[in-house]
Formats: sequence, C-alpha cells, structure tokens
Amino acid sequence: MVTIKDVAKVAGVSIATVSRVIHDGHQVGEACRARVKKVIAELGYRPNSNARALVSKTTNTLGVVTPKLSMPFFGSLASGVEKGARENNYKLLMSNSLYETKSEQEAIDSLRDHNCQAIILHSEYSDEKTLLKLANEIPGLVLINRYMPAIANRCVWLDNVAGARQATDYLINRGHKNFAVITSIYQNGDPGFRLQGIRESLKLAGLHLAEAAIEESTANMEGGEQAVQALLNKGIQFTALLAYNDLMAIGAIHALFAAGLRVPEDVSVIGFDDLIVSRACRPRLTTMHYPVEEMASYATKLAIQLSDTSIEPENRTHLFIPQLVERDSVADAPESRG
Amino acid sequence: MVTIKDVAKVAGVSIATVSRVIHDGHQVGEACRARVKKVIAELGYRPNSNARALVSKTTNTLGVVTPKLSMPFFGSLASGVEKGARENNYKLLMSNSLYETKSEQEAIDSLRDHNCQAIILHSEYSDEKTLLKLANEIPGLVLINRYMPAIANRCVWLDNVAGARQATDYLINRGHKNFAVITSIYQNGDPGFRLQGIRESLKLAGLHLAEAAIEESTANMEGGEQAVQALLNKGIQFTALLAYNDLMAIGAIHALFAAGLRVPEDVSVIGFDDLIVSRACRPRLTTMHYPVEEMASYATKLAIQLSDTSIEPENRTHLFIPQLVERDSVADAPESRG
DNA sequence: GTGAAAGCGCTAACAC
DNA sequence: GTGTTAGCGCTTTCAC
Repeated sequence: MVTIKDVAKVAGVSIATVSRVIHDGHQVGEACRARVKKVIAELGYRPNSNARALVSKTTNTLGVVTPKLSMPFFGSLASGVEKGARENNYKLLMSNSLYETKSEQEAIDSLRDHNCQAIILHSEYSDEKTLLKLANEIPGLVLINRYMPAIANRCVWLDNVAGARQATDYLINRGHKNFAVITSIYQNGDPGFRLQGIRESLKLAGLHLAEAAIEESTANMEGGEQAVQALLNKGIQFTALLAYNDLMAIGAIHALFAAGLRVPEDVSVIGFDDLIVSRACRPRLTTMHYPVEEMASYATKLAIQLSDTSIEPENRTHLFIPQLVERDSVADAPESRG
Repeated sequence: MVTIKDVAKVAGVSIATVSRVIHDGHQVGEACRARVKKVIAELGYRPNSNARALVSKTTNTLGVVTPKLSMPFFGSLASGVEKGARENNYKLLMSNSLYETKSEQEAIDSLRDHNCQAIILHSEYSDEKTLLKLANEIPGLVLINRYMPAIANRCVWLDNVAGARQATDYLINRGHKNFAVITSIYQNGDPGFRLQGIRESLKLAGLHLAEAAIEESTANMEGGEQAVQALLNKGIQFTALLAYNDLMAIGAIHALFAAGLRVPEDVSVIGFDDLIVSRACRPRLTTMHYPVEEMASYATKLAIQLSDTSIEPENRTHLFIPQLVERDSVADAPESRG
C-alpha cells in the first residue's frame, strides 16, 4: 500500500505539502504541485479513507436501512439513494432490516459504528420514541415513508390519503357505485392511510362501503388472490376493486379471471405503487405512481444537508403526491355504459 | 462521542485493558472485566471503526458493484450479498455502475479507496484485461455472472448454455417443432450463451431454426413486444417461443394476445430468470430459475474467504445450474394434442 | 493481569 | 510556500 509518506519521499517534499496538493491547495508552488501530482499518479496513490475519517471526523458516508433489497420497491428506493449519494460524492453503506425490530436496530447501530453522517431510514417497526431519540442523536437522519410531526422536517413521505382519494375518485367518476377493498392485515402506516382516503372519498360521494366489502390479507400476490376469493365467497357484489398495492391488485386480477370475471369489463381494478409488475400483468394495471426513487434521492440530499449542523435546517416537511397512471385495468362501470 | 479513553477513565483502568475486554480478552481479571463491561454499557461506548480499521488494517468491509439496483434482478443480487455480509459481520458498501464502463471503473475505485477487502463485481463492460489486473490487485475480488478461465476460481456464474438447452428440450418434449427465438441485440455474454444452448438442443433434435425466426431487440418488455410483432409481420410460423429473459417473454405474451394468439394454446412461451414479474403475468410464465440471490450469498462468502490470503484458495470454479419452473405459459404442441 | 507506549495514515495548526 | 508536529481512536507489543 502506498501512503502519503511514500509520495512525499519520492517527490522530495513533506507530507503536509502532499496533503495540500490533494486538497486542491492553492498554497503550493506551481512546480511543486505539478511534481507531486505526477508522483501521485505514478505511484497510484489513493488516500486512506479510514485515516482521513479518523482525523477529520467527516466520513462522507451515508447509510440506508430498508427491509429487503430484493423487493422491487426497496430496490428502487436504494437506487434513488445511491444516485443522491454518488452525486454528492458520498459512499453508500447498506443494511437490510428484514422486517424485524431487532435487526432494524442492529442495522442502524452498525451504520452508526461506521460513522455515517447521514442515514436514510425506512422504518416500519421501531416505535416513535426510539426514532425520536435516534433523530436527536443523529442530525443527518431522515425518515422515508413515515411522518412524525415532532420531526416533520426530517420526514420525506407520501400523501397516502390523497393518493387513495384520487384513485377512488377516479373510479367514482367512471360511474362505479359498488366498491370492494382489499388491504393489508397490518393497518398501521400506509394501509391505514390508504383505507382512510378511500373511505373519505366514498363518503363524500354518498356511497356506502360495507365492512364486509373490505377484506384483509397479506400484502402480496397470494394475499390479493385470497382476499378476492373471500370477497367472492361472501357474495359481495362489486364492479370496482381498490387494492392496497400493485401486488395485491395483480393477485386479485388472477383470482377474478379464475372466477370467470373479466378485468376491466366486469370488474375494474386499481393498484398502488406502480412497480414494474404493474406493466407485466394483463390487462396492464392502472395504478397510483409512487415516486420512490425520486423521493429517495431527495431524502438523500436532505440528509446530507441536515448532517451539516452549521446550517440552519428549514422548518418544513417534505411531502410527495402520488400520480394516477391510467392503463388498462379500469373501465366505466357496466351500468353506466351505453 | 464516547471513546475508549472515557471508558478507561470511568472504569479506572488503562485503555489497553478496555481494548482487551472488547476483544473478549480472557487475559483480564474477572472483576475488572465485569466493571469495564458495565461502564461500556452505561456510557454506550461503541468502538470507532475507522480507528480500528486504520491500525488493524482489516476493515471487514465488502463492496458490491451492479449496474442498477432498481432492476429486480440486481436488487436480488444485492440482497444476497447483504445476507452474506451480515452473516459474516461485514459491512456492505454499494455502488451502481449504470451500464457504463466509466462509472463501473469509478465505482470500483471508490470501493478500493474505502479499503474493501472483498468486492463482488457484476461487470458487463470492463474488458478482460482490466478485470484480470483488478483481480490480481484485490485478492478478495469475485466476479459474478461472468466466467474468465484465467481466474476461474474467482468466478461465480450460471451455466446459461445448459439452462437454455433445458428450456429448449422441455419444449421439444412437449411436441413442439416450430420454434422462434427473441433475444437481445447485445449478443456478448448471457444472450450469446443462451442462444447457443437453444441451437445445440434444436440441432440435436434434428429441428431446424431459420435465421429469420430469431429476432433481436432490447432486453425488456417493449423489446419483447417489438420482436414478436416483427416475427409475426415476417409471417414466421411458430408454436414455441424462447425468450432471452422474463421481461422479453412477458412483452411477447402481450404482443401475442394483441395479435389474437393465445398463450399457451396457440403459442407456448418460456422465459429465463424467474423474476417476480413472471408470476405477475397471465398466464403465469414458465421459466428457468436463476438463483441470483443464492449465488450472490455464495459469492460473498467466497470473496471473504479469498480476501484472507493466508489460506490457500481452492482451485475450482463455481458454477450454478438454472432450474426449470413449470407454470402456465407452456402447453403441448397443438399438432401433438389428442 | 495490567499499564505504558508506539504507531496505523492522515489533517491541520503552527512555525519559518 | 513549505516543513514540523501534535494528535484522531484504536490495537498491540513489551514491560512489570
């Protein structure tokens, strides 16, 4: 390994001079700087980032904690963070929290050990108190997809209620009157807000949503299938189905066709997230676009900014709005057709 | 920040003793150890990993370079690496190479700066010479999804030829005689090997594959659609379609239905990779399972092992075989049905 | 069993 | 402009 000493020796200068040259120091003589640069190139010298971090206490390292990278949603999130990190010349440390409080905590701790100045956290399980404490200890901590009023300016989140309302309104405008909803068994967080949005819109339109028309299941394809089967078994009549997310929506479409129902002719289905899968199913899924990647990049820049405590943080929150993506899984209500 | 000195002071011992306690040192007195441990817990002391890395020259850090995390395939790869890293108590540094030689190189360099002892590299663009040089400099470098004879024992790869043969044979056994293939315009690497496998199997079965029945396009859904449209426009007759990957296969299914052809009744379609999307489309896609996540975990352990130059590396390569996953997009050939 | 001390590679005063 | 020097927090001999 070639160190700053080696460079200094070969170039016939002191290590301080080499250090200055590296830091674009304009306080070094022309000729000298050129010589040092040449030696650096020849020797292939690369500063040791550990030594640098140790003394300067600034690591230019950013950490991200998500449940599981193999889930396309989190892959996109990670990709957005990576982009933000790269653009700011930060290194990216990554940790899966595996949907567990304990490993979530471990993941965060390990990032802290590594002196991450900025951390992007997608936390589903830690309680508010823990998060608040953490936020207090780490200025560069930003929460993504979670809103906590006490640290509103550290939250980058999506307006799930508005998104769900938009989806519901769209269906209402298409003439639908008979709704069913499939949602996650875990009603804290996103699922709860989306359901709330659905309820609000329906109520405003004077439409009734029976409790029996809301089916809970796991938030994946299988869950979507099962939920629809349950709905059908109960004899619920519906022409419009709102799914908690794309995966459930796709499972629903499978189950609907298996039951001899056509999408969108008999039943319109709408998803949420706009993952790649939504373009893979047939019919292509109409859904609410969740700009995760963009939000993640944004959160990254915010985290880096906040980690510099010398600048006063803005006192505002960071709210994104989902957009409707019209594809082929929604049609006008059968009864309203010519 | 609480340092080892703080702990030593509070516990009334020297920093050396604290260090020993941390390292499970059994060379510390019972009472003393207990006291130090208590202080560590009380103060919430966590060793500074930079300082540690600096002196011990062992960072326990692993880097991974993939084109883009938002692609489900690479998300899975990253997830596998994360698992391997976590199990070995390694930290994970991540870099996107964005499908460009230059950023691929930058990504690798940045990992080196950070003293990664082990690196998992999914390289599509760097040439063999560059890779060889790199492998030479970094003992813990492992190539995933690329085979280079000169460093065979550093390669974790998939037998694409065998996979393609298996897929083709399966179709042949189902009575198909008229084949078409849609593949990537980039024929270096995986696409070339898969096409080779297809050709071998067909030839062995005495079946002819006209050049016109091979259509090249981009390796995504749109590419799959376009390729099938081109095939259809040319008037190619086929009952079996082999797609380079799942995405192309799904695009193909869309195009086939759009043209009034049913899958699998009129045309059987087979994919490759077994991404989540393959379970999202209708009919569900029969495909070759690519065990990326498993391979990535394996590669990670291998890289960590290789990075320890004190142990002699095994002189063998690491080859994985894809597995056929039967779902609903393949049926017996129409002409062979009762 | 425990402490003192050297030093990992680097940055940042502080001299000259 | 350039060099000297004091650490950053830690591990690791080497004494005692």
